[in-house]
Amino acid sequence: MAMTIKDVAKRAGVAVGTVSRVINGRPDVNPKLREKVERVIREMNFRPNARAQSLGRNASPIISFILSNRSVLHPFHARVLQGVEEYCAQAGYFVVFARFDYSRDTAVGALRLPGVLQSHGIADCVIAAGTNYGNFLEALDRLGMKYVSLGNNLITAEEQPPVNQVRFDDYGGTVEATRYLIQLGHKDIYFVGDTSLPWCQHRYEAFSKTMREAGLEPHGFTTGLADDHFMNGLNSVSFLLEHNHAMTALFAGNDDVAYGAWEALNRHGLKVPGDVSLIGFDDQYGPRRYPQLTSVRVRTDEVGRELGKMAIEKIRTGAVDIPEVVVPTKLERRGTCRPLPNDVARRKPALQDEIATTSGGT
Amino acid sequence: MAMTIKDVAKRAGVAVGTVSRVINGRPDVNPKLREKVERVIREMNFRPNARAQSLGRNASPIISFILSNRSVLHPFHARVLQGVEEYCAQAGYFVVFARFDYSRDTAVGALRLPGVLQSHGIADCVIAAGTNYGNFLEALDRLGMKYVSLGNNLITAEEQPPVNQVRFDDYGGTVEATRYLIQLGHKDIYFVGDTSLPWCQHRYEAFSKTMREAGLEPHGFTTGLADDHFMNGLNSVSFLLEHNHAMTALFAGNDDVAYGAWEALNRHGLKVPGDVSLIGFDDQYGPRRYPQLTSVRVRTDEVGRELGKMAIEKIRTGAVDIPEVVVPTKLERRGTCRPLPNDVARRKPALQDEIATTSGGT
DNA sequence: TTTGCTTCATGAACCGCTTCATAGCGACGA
DNA sequence: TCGTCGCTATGAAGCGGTTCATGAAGCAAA
Repeated sequence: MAMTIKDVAKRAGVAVGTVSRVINGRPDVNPKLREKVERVIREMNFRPNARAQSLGRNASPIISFILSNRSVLHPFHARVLQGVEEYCAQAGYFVVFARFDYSRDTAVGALRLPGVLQSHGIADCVIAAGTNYGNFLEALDRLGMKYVSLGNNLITAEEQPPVNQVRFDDYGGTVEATRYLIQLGHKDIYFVGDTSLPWCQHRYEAFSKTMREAGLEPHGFTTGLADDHFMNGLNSVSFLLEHNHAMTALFAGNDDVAYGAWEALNRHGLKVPGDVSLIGFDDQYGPRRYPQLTSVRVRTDEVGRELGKMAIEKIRTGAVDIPEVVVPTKLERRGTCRPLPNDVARRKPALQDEIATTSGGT
Repeated sequence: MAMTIKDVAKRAGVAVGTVSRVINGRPDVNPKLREKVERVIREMNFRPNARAQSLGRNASPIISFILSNRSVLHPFHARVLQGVEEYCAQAGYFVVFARFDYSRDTAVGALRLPGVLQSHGIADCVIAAGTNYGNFLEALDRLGMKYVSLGNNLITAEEQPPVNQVRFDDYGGTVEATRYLIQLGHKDIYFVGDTSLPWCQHRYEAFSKTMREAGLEPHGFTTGLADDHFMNGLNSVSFLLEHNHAMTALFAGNDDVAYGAWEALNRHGLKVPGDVSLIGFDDQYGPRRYPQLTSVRVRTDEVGRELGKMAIEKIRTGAVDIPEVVVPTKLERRGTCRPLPNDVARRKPALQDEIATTSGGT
């Protein structure tokens, strides 16, 4: 019932093969004939059937974006997805979105993969975002499925071969932010966030290293609840304050942890940046959320575009030795840090007093 | 090179048709034979080629989620998308995500549709989310493409046929929130938000109607900049305060407008809810963002699931007369509203004084 | 004129699965 | 015993493209 390439061929008085070659822009078609066929295609408003093309070419125009181990599509990954889609659309590829929850401990054979991967031939490459582990990637290998991964939350064993990946510069961003605090004169800087999470741990490591290089003692602290960063920040900082930890600056694992920390400071009567300087990570909310937060900006959309680009390269060339892409980060200063006055030492007891009078529950 | 249904047939000693019928769970296969074929499939770890299935069946397992006229995938639509994916995955469908920007004034034939729609046969149904206009839907009609739409931001002319849609109960939620404020004793209630946006206008209309029914005068106000709701709220409320408008409650078009309004109130030294009660819409941030906001909760994921369900129904049955689905909303009370004390009248001059002393720039 | 070479259109084979007309087979009733 | 019928397996004909071996046509050189 629908129009096919045969109808076009008949109408144009040529063979189907010729129409096909015209559609695909092959060089070996006489220019005059090409023009004629193109006119007929336009006249008939013919659009080739993508399913048939896909089968004939034995290639799919689809790339699968898999968000692993994330119960919700947070703004961070939403923007990555958007970047992926932007690049892919421009290159003639389409992006199917799927979530996938799994445990790192599940045997490779026992993983119940998402439908896009169970059926064979839907997508030609997977972009693994969210948090991923070696077992999933090995499952993809076994399926013969190509993949690239968002590197920041990728945990693989040492002995596994390197994974083609795009990541943003966690390390550099953390170093920049930490140095900034040190430069402002801060010495008692606490890192807050659930360091059992790989990305958070990376950040803490970079923080520690930078602190040590400056001859300072790094502190890291977290109180449970990895899945709710705001509460993690709130509880962690409350706990610290209630135990008379003196701090002049906080570096939070991400922006939600930072806002939670801020709330804890508020509740204890401490001002940002008057009493405590505060830095977040991701710059998830940008300059539009009030109160604004000094944070390490990640070009999330750029990460997405690079992932799309790498996936397509992988599909087209089958390359296995694609070098890792690292998207730079940048500290955005938005007024939650201030230089430390010289009378810090005097503040400590005052701080303790305040804590004593305002301590709340755990 | 890859394994095909023929290999399975040979190995199991049956015809390809039989294998196909086993795979598709057709009834007319002898149970013993079925089991045998199934065993062979398992042994060979055979997975049918989805591209070939799709061509053979002349049907695609793909649904296209199109986010129209939204430069970013905001949390609201991210959750809708997630709901769509959840339902579709469970029903054996996949979701391709694409953005699409267009003007409502572009002629139907001149719309440059996204790639997923330009090539024919990728997806069997479109879910139109974001803000959509009649011209796009007509373009879809002309392509013979099935579609369902998120109804809340859908603007079509009266004469166009009804569109199969899912929407959340804007109207009911607004009425509930407005009545709540009225019941608390508020009379000077302002609606803030860019009412040139259709959804915002709907909310304002429902607000107005409810106010009038209670014998109260509805006020609505906005100051430019539809694309940044926070700033819209901030500027609008600043402007109102600087012009000595007395208000005891604010109803914001959405949560970002509400937080912007809150910031304006802060800057003018007014407390929420002490001086002004505040209600948002969407409950986009839920209970986790501080300060918490009383807001009308929209079950975004449910909206997504219903969209997925309707799309699949449309694909399977080809139905055209699917009744509209309305997802209920609910007012979440989070402490930004308080009953109005009886001395309101006395507050007005005080309010004006405060404004006089704290007025900032435009 | 013949030969050799390039250019370019042809159409059949094929991609891997679904579907359907056909037929084999056994049981049952007449 | 034969005819009928229901159950079930067969395999060829699609689905709508891509691709490639083939050969026709045109042209330059011998």
